[in-house]
Amino acid sequence: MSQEVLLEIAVDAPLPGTFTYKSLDPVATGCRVMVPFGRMNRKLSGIVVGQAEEKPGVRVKAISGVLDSTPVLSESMLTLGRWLSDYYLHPIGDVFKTMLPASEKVKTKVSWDLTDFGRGAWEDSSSPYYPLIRALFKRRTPLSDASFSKNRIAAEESLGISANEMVARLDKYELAQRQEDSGFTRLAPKGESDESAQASGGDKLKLTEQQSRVFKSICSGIDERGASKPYLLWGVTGAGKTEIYLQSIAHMFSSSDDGQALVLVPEISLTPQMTMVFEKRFPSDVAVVHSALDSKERWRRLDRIRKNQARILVGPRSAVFAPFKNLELVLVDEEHDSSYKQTTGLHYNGRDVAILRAKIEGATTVLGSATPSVESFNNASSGKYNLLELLERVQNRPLPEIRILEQKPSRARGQTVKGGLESCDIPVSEDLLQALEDNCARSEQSIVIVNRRGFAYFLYSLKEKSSVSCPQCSVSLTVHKGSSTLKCHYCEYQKSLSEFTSAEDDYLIVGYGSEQAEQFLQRKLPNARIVRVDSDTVTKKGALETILSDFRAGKIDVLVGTQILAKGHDFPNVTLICLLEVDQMLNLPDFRAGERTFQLIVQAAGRAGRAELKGRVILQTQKPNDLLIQEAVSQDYRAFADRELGFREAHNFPPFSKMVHFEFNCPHQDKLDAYMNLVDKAILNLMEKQPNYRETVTVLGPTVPPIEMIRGRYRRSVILSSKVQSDLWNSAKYLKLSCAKFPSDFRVKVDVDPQSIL
DNA sequence: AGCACGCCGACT
DNA sequence: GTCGGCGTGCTC
Repeated sequence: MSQEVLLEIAVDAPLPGTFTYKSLDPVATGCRVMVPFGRMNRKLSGIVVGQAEEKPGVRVKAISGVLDSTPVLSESMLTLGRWLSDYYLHPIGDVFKTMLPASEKVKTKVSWDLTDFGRGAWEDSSSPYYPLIRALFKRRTPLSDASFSKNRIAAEESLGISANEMVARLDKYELAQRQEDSGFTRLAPKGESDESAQASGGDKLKLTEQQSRVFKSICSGIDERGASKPYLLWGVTGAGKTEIYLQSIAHMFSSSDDGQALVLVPEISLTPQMTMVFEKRFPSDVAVVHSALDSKERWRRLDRIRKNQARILVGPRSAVFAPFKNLELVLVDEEHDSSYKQTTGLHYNGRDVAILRAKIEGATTVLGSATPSVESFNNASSGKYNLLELLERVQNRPLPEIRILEQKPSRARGQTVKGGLESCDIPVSEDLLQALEDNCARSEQSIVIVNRRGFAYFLYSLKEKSSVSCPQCSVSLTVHKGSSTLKCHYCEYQKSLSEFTSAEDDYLIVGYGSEQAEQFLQRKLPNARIVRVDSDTVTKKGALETILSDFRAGKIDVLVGTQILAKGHDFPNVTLICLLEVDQMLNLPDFRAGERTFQLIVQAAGRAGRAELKGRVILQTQKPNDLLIQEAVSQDYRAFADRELGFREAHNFPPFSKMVHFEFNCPHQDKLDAYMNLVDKAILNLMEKQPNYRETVTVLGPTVPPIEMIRGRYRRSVILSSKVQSDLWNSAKYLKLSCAKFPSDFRVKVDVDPQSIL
């Protein structure tokens, strides 16, 4: 008689489904366990997701250990994980790994240790194994897996056998053993918080009439304890969305003793300036997580949330998986932002997961944006969300006026490398320069946004009649003057610029980026204090903060930079925004290109005139008559959204269909194409088996993406879309499964609800 | 993903 | 004859 229990366990392996194990003692659902897995019984960690049924015909193994006395994942997080695995077509074990913070992931440390016999051979120079042992083990102590591998590769030549063979011999002659140490440590809970509790409570602002209406709606939702639909708070820039967030949290606190709030923000706008707003209003109630934290500090802050020592968590998309004790309110700021989408591993969208988690936990959701994603706007129009509008700016500040300057395509032959990089001219109109100069003269500040980093887009060889491109990626190399290099923006490859300046052939300098814009503007406006902000100048931690605070303090007249500058910042003294090179964004072959461009223009414009001063925006474009440009100029979101939704509907793009994007890649083009033939066959098979899918599921591809090769891997793309979700998911599962046994040099990435299909 | 099993070419 | 290549198939 045994009181064995059967457990359903999501094992940390990229496999669909769960596995059944037995245990002598019951283990709580949501705890991590170690299990023997595979023929070799290698130790893997897993999550207990529930009780299992008897499984006839399979030899059920016993778990080898329990890692937690209390669950690391709550019942609702397990529900969420199962749903995510299903929805994003992703292995369940990997989903749970993504949901847990790094500190709670089990890292199995592999080490190699000599046996007694091996140690004997180590000391006995007459032993036949002596050279092998000595080459691999410098000392008689255990070796980490990494140094063991290194030593093996180093010894390949002198020993004349392969690294794998060495392992085989160590094993065969029982010289050394592989050891696994599932070194897992649960960090000790810390005592009191040392977060400085600044008493100076930020003052509650008086709401405008419009804000009050919106606020009351959200309050009624909160009072229904999550029974209400999500709210879409569409508020123009400067309409006071943040104050609504703050008072909504306050309202929830006043009606619930232990309710907690999650505030999701795009990583880029997660600045001290921004988090301070929450910390001031709710001293000592706020925890903030961001990517720069080490795992220990992150764990500490999340532990405050777990214990409800902090009632508000502010963080980027991964914060949606935080261990809340009682989540009652979820706020997603700038819900349209594409950084909510994770682009590796589990391709989840933080905004969508937030909505689902809120639903599971019975919390109220508010999505906020000045330029909502067309999906969300459509959901609001169709009644799936409650639409709340804030269309007046606080204190009746007018929206900035946007002026278009037409940029004529230049026919002039550009400059060449031999001419030097100092005197390059970029196509910026005199009016724009004048406006910048005037603004400086008035001691007001300006921002110039160029949608590309680097100095020049590429170098063009007049002799070869081609641009200088990356050997690993099918893109041209970008010129970076500061580092005197040509860089690939898709891999780490770089090349010295001097190779080209001293070469016999001459090269044309084509296109410009933020670096050249900065140089050009500085030359034209010698007295202005100009600073550049892009990922090349703010690599160091805190560098962006320093520049932004100098700017706020008036030590800088003009900031020149990339999209980093378009998001969220609030600079009271900025009255002029210049947008250059928006056309290239508009021209991207992606169905979201229009939406992105509209969002960029309107968001950037929103940086102008945040205080008493009136803001102006200058937009340089080659397409002044383009409808989207016109809508952006009049900041007519509704007109844009209506037209964009019409376009999406006509082409059956999201939100009128669901989309799953497959990327296939392989280092060899011919092999890849051979595999793609099999993919093609798999699709045909599917359509034969399920003839009705021919009607309901659209298959686009296989096609060659605009960038055919990245990091030495050739790429192909297949897009499945459908209005019938179940048919689409079945098709996608089938296609994924068909590729499962292809060789490992052929990889498949599955992206459900892709943010970009390039 | 790992990892073993298994069936074909160049070495002692 | 055997070592070792990587195709194939399974993991409770």
